[in-house]
Amino acid sequence: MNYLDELNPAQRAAVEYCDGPSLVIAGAGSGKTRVLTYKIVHLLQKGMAPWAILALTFTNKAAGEMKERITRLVGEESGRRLWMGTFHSIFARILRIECQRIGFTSNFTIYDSADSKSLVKSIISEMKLDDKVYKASAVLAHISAAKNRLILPDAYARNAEIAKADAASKIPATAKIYAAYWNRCRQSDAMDFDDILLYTFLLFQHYPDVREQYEQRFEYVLVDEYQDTNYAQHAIIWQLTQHRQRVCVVGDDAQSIYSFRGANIDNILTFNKLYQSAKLFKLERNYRSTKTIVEAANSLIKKNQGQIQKQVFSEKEKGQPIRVYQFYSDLEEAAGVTKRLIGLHRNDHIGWEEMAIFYRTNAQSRSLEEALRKQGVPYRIYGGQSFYQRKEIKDLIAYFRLAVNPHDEEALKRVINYPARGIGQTSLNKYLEAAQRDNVSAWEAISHAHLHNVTVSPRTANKIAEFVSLIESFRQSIDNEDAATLGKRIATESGVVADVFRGREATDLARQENVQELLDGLQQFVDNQEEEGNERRLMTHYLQEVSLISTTDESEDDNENKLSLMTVHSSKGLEFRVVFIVGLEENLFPNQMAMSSVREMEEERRLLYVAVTRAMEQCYITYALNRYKYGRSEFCEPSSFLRDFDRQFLSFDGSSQISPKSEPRTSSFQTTSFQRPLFRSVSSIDQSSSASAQYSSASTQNSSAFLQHSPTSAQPAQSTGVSANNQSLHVGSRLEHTRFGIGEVIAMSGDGIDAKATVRFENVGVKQLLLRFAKFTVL
DNA sequence: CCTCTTAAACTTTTT
DNA sequence: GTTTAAGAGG
Repeated sequence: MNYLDELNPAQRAAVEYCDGPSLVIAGAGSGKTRVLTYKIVHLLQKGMAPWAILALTFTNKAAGEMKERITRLVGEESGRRLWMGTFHSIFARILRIECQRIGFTSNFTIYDSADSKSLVKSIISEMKLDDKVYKASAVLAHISAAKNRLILPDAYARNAEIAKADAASKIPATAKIYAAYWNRCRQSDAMDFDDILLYTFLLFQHYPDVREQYEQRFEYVLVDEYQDTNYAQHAIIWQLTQHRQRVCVVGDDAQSIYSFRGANIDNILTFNKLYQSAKLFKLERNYRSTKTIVEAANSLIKKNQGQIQKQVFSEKEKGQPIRVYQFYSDLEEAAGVTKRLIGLHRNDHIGWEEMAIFYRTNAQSRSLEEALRKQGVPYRIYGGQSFYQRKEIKDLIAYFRLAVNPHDEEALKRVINYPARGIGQTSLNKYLEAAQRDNVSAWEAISHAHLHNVTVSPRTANKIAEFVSLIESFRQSIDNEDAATLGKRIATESGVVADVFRGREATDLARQENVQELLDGLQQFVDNQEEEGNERRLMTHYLQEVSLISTTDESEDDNENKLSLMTVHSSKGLEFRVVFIVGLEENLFPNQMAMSSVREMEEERRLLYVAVTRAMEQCYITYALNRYKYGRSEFCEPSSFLRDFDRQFLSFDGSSQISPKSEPRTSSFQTTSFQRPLFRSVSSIDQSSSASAQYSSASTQNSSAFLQHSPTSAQPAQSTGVSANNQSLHVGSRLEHTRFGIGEVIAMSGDGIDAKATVRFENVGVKQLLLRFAKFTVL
């Protein structure tokens, strides 16, 4: 086979070593996926059976793409028999097979984060705890962290250290909530995301025969993105590979960005402690990006401590520096980025699909979307609110879930009174309490109310009975009707369709489309399964697929020729010719939540490293001086991360208006004074122009506060770059600042990137200007 | 028990 | 600016 010739020596060595454990440290863009793909092909070529190979990836999409590449090389037959997917999807599959051992049915529900949160919330309220103190999200975070560390409720309650931590967080009852949550999930025949890993571990732990069976089956185990695995995942891998030790983990410690989800960077850093004969392979040649991008990213990540030593390098051309642009506001940032993108598309003929905008938080997409829509730029958002998280979709899915698993309490609570059928909170609570008392599921309590001493009015009892028989009528078909047939029936007979199709307003129409799309999706699922000769066409199979699908996995058929928008997290593993990273501001990126600890700050820095290394040719970084937060404009400082880059790789030559020539319609604004026209250019249509005016006056009042870091203006087209300003400036120089007017330099301090000038302005008094950002001309 | 209006809280990142 | 919780009135 000639596939080995397509690899460089390091890649080839990693592919060919299959006898023992190995750790592949794969720098950004170093052909990691290629190594994994070829390694699997190599194993198959050497005669290993496809079903003996387990490959765990981070997203379903990554698994799908890799599977496709392998299938192309080895053929359909072997390709489809590989065990390849995310930890969650692979182990959920195993758990459905082995379910009776751990007290679940094969139809168990997978609770998503909203379900988990809602259940915790009800437990908190049932326990009569103050929900101002016991925030569901905080409690859930503690529970989740425990599960990721394989700590069960009993151990949790007995652990003094945890008790101390919970007391410190003012939520000492978390142990009790965890225990209740655990029981309720079991009662509901439901697992949350963490449970899938935890129960897999417990299954293998308590049933050595089961563990041995799978250990025997999986002759070789590969794990992608190992830097983002948590302790539970690490432990499961160990359970499956400890004897044969034929395991290959691939990752990059510099790209570990999921610690908030329990990912433990130590897994990769200490891999060779656990697998003592592990061979280490380093892939250091970056094939993706220009020298400048790679070296700039290196200079950034060097500021972190404790990483595996490696020198990522590129043999490509030097390329352009990373351009840093400052804007007056987030609205202007969006308009400026859009304008630059249009320029790149029109003048440099870069396809929309070759460019992307990354942001730290999902909330930032709004202003970008508005600007892009206004200019008619086609775009697509990765992640964000998933189709499956929309209300009407969740409602319908809840009916589906209930039909498959009536003990699913969260689904029951969601639809028992939707559409309204006269079953209120008070009645529902009576049933739920009875269920608690008798230690049965909510469904048991409502379907056999007489056995559980529930007293409600005959009228309510009647309504409940009707609901129960409705669900039971659905349940009669779950084993014979396919998912699409049953789905359509549920949609109409439940009354959801009648309710959704009542309205005629725009939002109603959108909901109707969504429902239609879901039903079409069901039909598509069934058709697909049929075509592939797959027998799994029932509702339960549909739900199994859907419950672990993530927004980044969604289909790509319709995103041809579209600009991509996504959070930095979801950009992992992707690449684009041109990348814009927006919102590089202190408290946003790095995020405020991370500022308190060095560990988290390092993770934020890795996050920026990931973002920068997605770019093949050009990388832009932007920030704004004012940004809307909670509907209010707030002042922002440029991110301290800008100072972490080696200065030689950045260019601060951008004024706020990027690419003035590319957009003739707004070019008239270039020559006029900056404030009013710019506001008009970004906010003439929406209601924010008054808000803009507001914060512009506020900014003058508070200017000294934020000017220390970033004296600025939105004045475009200053031909002299910052460095030029820097050199020609000395004590006594007179200058004209774009916003403060004329002034005289009375002192200079700092040099290089930190160079500052103290200037006495004629009208606004003495200001410190950080020359890196200041926009002015020397007179 | 339902629905409409108003108040408050809220945003990190996601399998 | 958006979504959810709470309260009033039918």
